[in-house]
Amino acid sequence: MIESPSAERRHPTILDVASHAGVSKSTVSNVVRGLPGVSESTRRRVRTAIDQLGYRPNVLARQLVQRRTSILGVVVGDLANPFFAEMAKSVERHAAARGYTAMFCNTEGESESELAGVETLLQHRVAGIVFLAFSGDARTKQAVLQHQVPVVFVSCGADWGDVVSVDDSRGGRLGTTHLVESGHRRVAYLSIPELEDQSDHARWEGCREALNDAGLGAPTHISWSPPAEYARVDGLDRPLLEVFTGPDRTTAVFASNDVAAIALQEFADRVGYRVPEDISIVGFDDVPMAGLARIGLTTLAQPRDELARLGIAGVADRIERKVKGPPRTTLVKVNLVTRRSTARLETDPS
Amino acid sequence: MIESPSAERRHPTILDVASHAGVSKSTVSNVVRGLPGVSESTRRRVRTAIDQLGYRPNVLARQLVQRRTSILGVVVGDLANPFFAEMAKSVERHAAARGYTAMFCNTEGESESELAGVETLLQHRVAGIVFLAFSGDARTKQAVLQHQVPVVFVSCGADWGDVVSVDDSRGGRLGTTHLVESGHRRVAYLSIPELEDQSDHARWEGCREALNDAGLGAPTHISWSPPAEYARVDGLDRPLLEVFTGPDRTTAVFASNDVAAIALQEFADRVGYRVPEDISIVGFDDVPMAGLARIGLTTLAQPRDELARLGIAGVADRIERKVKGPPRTTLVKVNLVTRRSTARLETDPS
DNA sequence: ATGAAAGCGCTAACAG
DNA sequence: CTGTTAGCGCTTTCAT
Repeated sequence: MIESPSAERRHPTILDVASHAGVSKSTVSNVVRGLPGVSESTRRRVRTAIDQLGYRPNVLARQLVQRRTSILGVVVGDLANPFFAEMAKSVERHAAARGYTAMFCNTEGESESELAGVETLLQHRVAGIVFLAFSGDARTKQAVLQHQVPVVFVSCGADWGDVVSVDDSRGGRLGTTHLVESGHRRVAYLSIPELEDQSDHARWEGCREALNDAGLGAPTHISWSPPAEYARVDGLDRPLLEVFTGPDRTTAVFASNDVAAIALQEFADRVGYRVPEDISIVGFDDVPMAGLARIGLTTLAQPRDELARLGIAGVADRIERKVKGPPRTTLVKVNLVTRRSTARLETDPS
Repeated sequence: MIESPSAERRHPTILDVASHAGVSKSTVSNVVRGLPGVSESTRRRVRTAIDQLGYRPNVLARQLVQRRTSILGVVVGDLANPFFAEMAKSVERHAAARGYTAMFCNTEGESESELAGVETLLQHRVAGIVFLAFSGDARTKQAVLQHQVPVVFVSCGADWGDVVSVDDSRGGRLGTTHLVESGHRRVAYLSIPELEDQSDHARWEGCREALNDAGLGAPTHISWSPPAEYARVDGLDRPLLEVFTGPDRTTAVFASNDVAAIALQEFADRVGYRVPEDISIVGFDDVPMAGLARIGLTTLAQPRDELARLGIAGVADRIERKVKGPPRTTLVKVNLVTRRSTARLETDPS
C-alpha cells in the first residue's frame, strides 16, 4: 500500500534543518541551545531554516540522551478542593518560572490511584515529585525511594523527603485556643475521611493539646463525608446532629480544612442551626471562598504562594544538585483569621 | 575524579533485566508489553528479574521510537476558578482511564502564557491538546495547526478543532428570558476581562437576542475585574455602583460565569445592596459553591463530567485514528437552575 | 520461542 | 568555528 507522500508528513528533525541550512546537525543543535561559538551568519541561516520548516526540538529525544527530564510530577489530593486548586496553580507557575513543566495526578485521596499516578510519573522519569497530599502509603514511598527522585511534601508531610508546610499542630492550637478563649468548653474536631493524612493528624494533636492545656477534655473526633446525615463520632456511627444536641452538646467545631468547615456550616444552615450562635466553626486554609461576606469563616490562613514557591525551590535545588543531604523541613507561619463563624459562647440558662 | 560506584546508581535498563534473566532484550520487551509467544518459564524469569532490579520501563525511550506519546496537553484558563478546577479534575480522570497522562498549563487568560504553554506541550510531542479555554490568539492556532496535533475545545470554542460544549448562546437566552419573565427590563451582561473568549461572546449574544425578542434594549455591557470599584461599562470607565443607581438603573445582571456572579453578589453585600431585592443575578456554570444555601445563585448548569468525557473521547479517537475528517461540534445540554439570587422585580413606586 | 540489528531524534565529546 | 561519532533506552522487523 502506497501512501501519498504528503499524507503523513512527519515533524522536521534536526537533520532536516541541518541539510536545509547546509550545515551539520551539531551546528543546528548549538544554535538551538544558544551556545556561543557559532558565527553570526550560520546562526542566521539555521534560524531561517528552523522557521521555514517549523522545526521544534523534540524534548523527548533530548531528555533521553541527557538522562533527565524537566518534568515535575505533582500529586494532588483533590483538585476540586479550592485549596488544592490554588496550590496547583501556584505550583505550576513557579515550576514554569524555573523551567519545569508540571504533570499532575489527582488521587481523590485513594492510595491506589496515588500509587498508580506515582508509578506513571516515575515511568516518565520526572525530575522530581511534589506531593500536595500524601496518603502515607508504604508502596508509594518504596517506589519513590527506590527510584531516587527528589521529593518535596508541600502542606503535607512524611519523613522521607523535604517538607514545606505550616506548623500544623501550632495551627491546631491557635484555632482551638481561640475557641476556648471565647468560652467554649466542648469542642469537636472534624475531618473528612479522604483527607486524613499527617497534616490532619498534627492539627488534631494541636487541638487536643490546647484543650488539655486549658484543663478540658479531649475533643470529640468526627469523621464525616458531606452531605451525609451520619458521621463517625469517636469511632461510632451516629447521626451528626446528635453531636450538637443534649446537655453535653458540642458548641464549637475545629474543622481540619475549610471545605469541611463550610460543608458543616451548610449542614447547620439546612437543619436550622445558627452559626455562630449555636455552633462556632473554625476552618483551616483560608480558601478565597472563606472570606466572602456570606461565608465569613474563621480559619487558619496558610501562605499558599509562599508554600508553593519554597516547595518548588526546594525540589529544584535538589534536582540541580545545589542541595544534598538528609531531608529538610521548612516551616512557614500560619495565621488565625477571625470572622463571623466564631463567637463568644452565651452562657446557658442552666 | 573517580566516583564511587554506588554514588550515582542509574536506573536499571532493559539490558540489565535481560542479562539478569539470561535472555535478550527483545524478550524482555515482549514480556513487558505482554505480547504472546513467550514461554511461561522465561516469562517468569523475566518477571523476577524485573522485580529484583526494580525495573521501570522508560516511557521516554519507548515513545521516542514509537514516535508518539501518551501525554495529553491541557490548557486551562484559571485553575483557581472552581469551574476549571472541576473540569481539570474530570479531564484528568477520563484521560487516565483511556491511558493518557495529563500535562497542564495554566494561562491566566494571557495569550502570551497560552502560547508559551502550547509551545512547551508541542515540544513534548503531546498526543493531543485539550483546550479548556482559548484566547483566540492566532499564533497559538498556527503553532498547533502546523504541528498537526489533534485538538479539542471543551467548553470553549474555535473553528479549527473539534468542539464539545453547551450551546452558549442558548444558555444566554435561557438565563435572560428567566430575568425578563421575572419582570426585569434593564439587564446588564457582566464579564471578567481575563475570560472573554468565544463562549463569553456567544453568551452575550444569547442575552442580547433574548432582550431583543422581548422588545427590550440591548444589555449594558460591563467588564469588571473584581473587586475594583470601577468597571468598563459600555466602553466607558465608570464606578460600578452607578450602573445600579438612578432612574434607569439596571435591576438584573447576567454574569458570564459563576465566579463573576458571586463576586458581584459580594460587591452588593458589601455596599448594602440586597440580592435579589435590589439586583437579581444569574451566573453560568453551576459551580458547587453556587448551590450553598448562603450563596443560592441562579445559574446555567453545564454537565461538567459529560463535557470532559466527550472531549477526551473525541481527541482520543482522533489520536487513535478512529475518527478522521473535518472538525466536529458536539453540543450538550445546558440547564437553568433557579435559586435565591433572582426574583420578580417589585414594581417601582414611580 | 528467542535473538540480532537497525534505528527514533537528539546531545556530547572529540576531531579537524 | 564546524563536522564526526557514539550512544541514551527502547521497539521493531527479520532471522534463527
